[in-house]
Amino acid sequence: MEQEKISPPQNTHLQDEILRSALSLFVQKSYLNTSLSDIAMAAKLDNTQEIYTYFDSKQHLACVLYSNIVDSLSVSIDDIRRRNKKSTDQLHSLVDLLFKLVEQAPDALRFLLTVNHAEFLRDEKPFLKTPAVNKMLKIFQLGINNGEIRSLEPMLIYSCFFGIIYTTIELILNGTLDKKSELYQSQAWIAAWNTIAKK
Amino acid sequence: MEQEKISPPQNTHLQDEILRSALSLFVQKSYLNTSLSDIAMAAKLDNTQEIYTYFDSKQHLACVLYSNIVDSLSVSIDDIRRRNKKSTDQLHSLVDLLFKLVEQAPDALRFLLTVNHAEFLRDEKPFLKTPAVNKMLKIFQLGINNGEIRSLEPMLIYSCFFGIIYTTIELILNGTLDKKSELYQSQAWIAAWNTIAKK
DNA sequence: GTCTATACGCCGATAGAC
DNA sequence: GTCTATCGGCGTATAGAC
Repeated sequence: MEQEKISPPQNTHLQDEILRSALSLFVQKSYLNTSLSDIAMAAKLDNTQEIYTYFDSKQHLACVLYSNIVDSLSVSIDDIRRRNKKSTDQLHSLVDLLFKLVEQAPDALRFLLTVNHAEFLRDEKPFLKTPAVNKMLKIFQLGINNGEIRSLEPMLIYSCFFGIIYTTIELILNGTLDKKSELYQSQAWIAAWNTIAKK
Repeated sequence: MEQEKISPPQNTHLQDEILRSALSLFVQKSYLNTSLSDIAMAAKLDNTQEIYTYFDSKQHLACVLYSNIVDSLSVSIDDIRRRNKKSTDQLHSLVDLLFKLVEQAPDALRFLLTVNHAEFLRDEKPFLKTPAVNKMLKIFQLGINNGEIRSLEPMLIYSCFFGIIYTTIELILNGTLDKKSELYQSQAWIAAWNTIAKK
């Protein structure tokens, strides 16, 4: 890990290209059905060996993918919490972000929502134990303390609120909800917020 | 398929044992990390070959598992719709059934909720296209027609209602919600129903 | 350093011996 | 019918050519 910081800058563009290609294939065909050859081909590499320049193994590649997505979400949540004081506003911004990702990073969302931890992320924290979710729970706690949100177990608040949001997003991503996503966003937000709002 | 009906009764007990063992391993270690040897060992068979007596392949085994679970759910929903007239009562019974399965068939629920279709169920209908879900949507349609449920796109009703129910059940199954499941059932039901109830 | 060739182990699936 | 032997494919890792 120290190594990464002092080593000369590798071709990060190529590394990103590998990550992008792998992500696309993983959500399309699953981790199991994606070989390193598939990834090499999609990233326009001549051989699979080049992947080992950046990653120890296929599993390691998938872990990096997962970490990157979760970390970037976590950073965005930091930003949201900094810019909004009220719990309601923070949640509204978060829902806004997630629905933006439906357009801008659908594969990342698909990966996050359908990943099977037991399969290749055994050493990674499950999503619910990551800083990202931890911060979401803090938003709920803030709302409970301020009297904006009903006083229930934060994890139950989470399952009600994000149960609606995630499921709606999944249905949009797989084409089951096929109208404009803004339409579903506003309805999902209202439903999710009403579920946890005080009074 | 005709074949199955006229062929002499095979050792269905053994077949069930294989299915049970496979289900347990699939949800524990994932489909990828479960070998036929693992399944044979868990089912107390002497060799992997015996599995081929009942299933064409590992993938076929997983498909049968999936179909059985979805079909049995579908039959239960038929029963629920027959025994209850009002949409509210049907949904309440359905939630009751799902929470009973948390205790009685946790692995089946885990499998259903975390299965990655692209991985080994490519030829199977996605859950949302199965008769089981189709009947759930009919329950919503009935409620809308009767004025019990808000007049929204049934699929959006579905994502709000079952988004809460499924997510809560998932959190119970993985131990994140660790109190008595009846407690969560009543709260999830109230939240889910309020989300879709008219007025 | 970059790429080709190849050996190894694991697993799913098949074939054939008894 | 039961079980052992084995094949082929794939992911991993290594060795070596340029």
